[in-house]
Amino acid sequence: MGVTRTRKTDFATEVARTARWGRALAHPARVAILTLLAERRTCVCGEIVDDLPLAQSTVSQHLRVLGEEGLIRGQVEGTRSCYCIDADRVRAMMTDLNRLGASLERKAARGC
Amino acid sequence: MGVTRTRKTDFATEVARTARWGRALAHPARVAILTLLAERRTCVCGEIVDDLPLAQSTVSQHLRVLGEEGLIRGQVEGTRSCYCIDADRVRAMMTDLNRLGASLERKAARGC
DNA sequence: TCTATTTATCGTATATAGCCGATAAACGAT
DNA sequence: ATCGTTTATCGGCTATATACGATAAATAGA
Repeated sequence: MGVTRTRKTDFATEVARTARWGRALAHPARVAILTLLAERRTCVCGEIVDDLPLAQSTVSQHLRVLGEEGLIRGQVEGTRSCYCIDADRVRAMMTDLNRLGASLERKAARGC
Repeated sequence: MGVTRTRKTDFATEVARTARWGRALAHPARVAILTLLAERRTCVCGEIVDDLPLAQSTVSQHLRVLGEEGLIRGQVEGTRSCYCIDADRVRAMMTDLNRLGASLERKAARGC
């Protein structure tokens, strides 16, 4: 309990969870997608593709990664897919990231 | 100005910068290192190695990644390297991440 | 029905990340 | 000077991520 098993490493679940948020944000295309969705509130896949310098299939992959972390939700509307941000998950992410940040700032040493 | 050129993609600098913070946090070992440094305020490399289920060389690589983003600083003390968190950079990171988070939460749609 | 449109997925190629052992470099201690 | 300790780096291997074109699946519209 409290640990996740990877191939050969154990890390606390909270640490692993934070790292997953990091991974979700670790590519500029994904950050750009989130930002675009925030600007337009909702977006059809094609609009995202038009906005990014990447192939449609590549954008689709990034959308899938964001969806796997729950940061966005998509729903099909006829022949198109409409995506939006899941505010609850974003809040959960920010809670985790801020918890990390707060503990790092609070305990930071002044020089080594 | 305002853009970063990668091999074949352009992204706004702010987006790229946020993604770099994401990358820094994208591996549990790196989050664990930061957390450990926060707990102990300062840490010799060997102590970090002892705390993680990874080889010394691997830990050293993760330390380098964190150092490249400026989140930690190291200084040699005789034959050892003492690391600590750079609070200013952590604050800068949190500012960027919170800016993203705030804009995502504010503009999130209720359903697509 | 047939066609055009849209998007997800598949296959595949390449690049990056992660991991380790071995080694080098720097230093302290004897 | 020699030896032991500590850490960074190198070389090489494997796994994952990223990218694209092609294709499949679903639907709208003629």
